[in-house]
Amino acid sequence: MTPKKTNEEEELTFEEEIEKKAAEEKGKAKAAAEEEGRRRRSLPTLLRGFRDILPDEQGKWNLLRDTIRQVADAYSFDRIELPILEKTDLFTRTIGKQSDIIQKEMYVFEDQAGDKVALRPEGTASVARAYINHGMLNLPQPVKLWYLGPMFRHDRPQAGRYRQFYQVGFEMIGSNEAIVDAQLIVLAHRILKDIGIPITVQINSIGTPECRREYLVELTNYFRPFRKKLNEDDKRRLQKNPLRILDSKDPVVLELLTGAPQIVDWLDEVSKAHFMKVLEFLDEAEVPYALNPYLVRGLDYYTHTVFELWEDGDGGELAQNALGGGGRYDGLLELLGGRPTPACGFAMGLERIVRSMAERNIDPPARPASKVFFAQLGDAARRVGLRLFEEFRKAKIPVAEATGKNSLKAQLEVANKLGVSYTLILGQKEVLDGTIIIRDMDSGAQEIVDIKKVTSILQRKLEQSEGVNPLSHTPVADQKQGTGITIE
RNA sequence: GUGCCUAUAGCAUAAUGGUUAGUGCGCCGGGUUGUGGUCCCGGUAAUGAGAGUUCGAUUCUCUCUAGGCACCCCA
Repeated sequence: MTPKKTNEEEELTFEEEIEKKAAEEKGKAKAAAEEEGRRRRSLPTLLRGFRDILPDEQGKWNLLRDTIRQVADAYSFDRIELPILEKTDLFTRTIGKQSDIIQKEMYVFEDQAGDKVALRPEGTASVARAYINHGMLNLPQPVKLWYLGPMFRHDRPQAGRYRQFYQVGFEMIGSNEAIVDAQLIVLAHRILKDIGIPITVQINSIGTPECRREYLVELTNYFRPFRKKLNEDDKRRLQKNPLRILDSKDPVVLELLTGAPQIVDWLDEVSKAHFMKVLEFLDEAEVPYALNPYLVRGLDYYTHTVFELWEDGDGGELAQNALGGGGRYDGLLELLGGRPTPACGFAMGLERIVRSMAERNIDPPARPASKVFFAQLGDAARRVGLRLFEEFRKAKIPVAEATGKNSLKAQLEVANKLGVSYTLILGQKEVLDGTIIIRDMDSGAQEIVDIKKVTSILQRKLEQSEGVNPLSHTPVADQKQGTGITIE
């Protein structure tokens, strides 16, 4: 019985060998696919709306930050560094409970002590808080501050919109003069102009809370008869925040708006005079602006002047074309419990500016690459190399190397890619002789020199080839770009 | 948060309801045991995830995820 069965089995196995093998292969393939799926699922991923700013982009960021700092210095603004985490309360009190920022975009949580905290969605509230906390009302007014750092809003990501994004902001606290509003706008325009982005300032005045209240009644009354024609969004706006209906994109509303009351007609005399002065200053400073009666801002604390910085379009308009915005916020300090203190400020989104720089091919001048590469063979050479590097650093000769590569061939390949003029070669033999090889990378000619004299010889060679002192003070680590001057 | 579009190696791309998913760039190595560029050879690495339809799915369907666009809103 057993033999027979064995025969059958053998027979079967034989007949179905190929099929069986195929099935096995398939099983293996499936298992491998599942394994791959597991591996992929376990890979770390970025949080939605968060991003890495890679070395390739750093040149633009550095150029932008350097420009910002230069303009800030020129207008004698002082830098302030503010915490990323604040009490939730700070923002809910200032930005406005109705705003989307508070309603759905703010990252809020309780910390270990049970304090309700929030990742800052903007910077102005923190600046105002700092002004109060540190008694800055005792400083000469207006206090001029600027900040730069990441902000957080849980919005749906889009091009030029991220959940963590960088803002630079300028605030002038303690003066209600129109020149303050104007100077901030001039400054914003200056930064973007220096970068190379043409803009037009969209500007409007929303007056004091009092005249705004009257205007809102009027505006609501105007739209009431047309209520049925409005879409859901606009109905909601009319109820919750009527001012917002002014920047509706619905054609029906746009049509209706032409006949709607405009806020400028409801401004009191003081507000009107203030606004006129701001515009006169802008004329004087030759900042291109456009009166925009429909411009309103999302944050509750604004009064009087409001403005946005719109990139001049070349037809290919993008939704996120506002590079920044701001305005006067005379009530904010008092709202936080400070003395009544007039103030004005604006913020710009760095990602949007960098994006525009990319579209316009705006880049920092390429950093002169290292002119010298140092190839080391073996540990003895590496030991000597450590000392030599110190010498080069003191002589301000930027020297590149390929840490971690062993063969001379591989090191020369890197030297070639970096485009250096000279490669220093230090091997066992040279270490013993107290010499080093200098290879001219263009001609391929090599000379053996006393290692003690290599620094001075190199210096002479580099000066000859450049005429001027070509040596930047930049570190060798990043060969690609960057200005070396870096803030933030 | 709502609607629409998209998803192939690190990047750029090709192709397909059916054997091993092709190419270029990059990266690594060899041709050259201590000598770069050009060239030649080799290697590396991908159908975003899950489920369904099917004998068979990277391709068709659904869900999820991510990105883009428009809206909401905003920088």
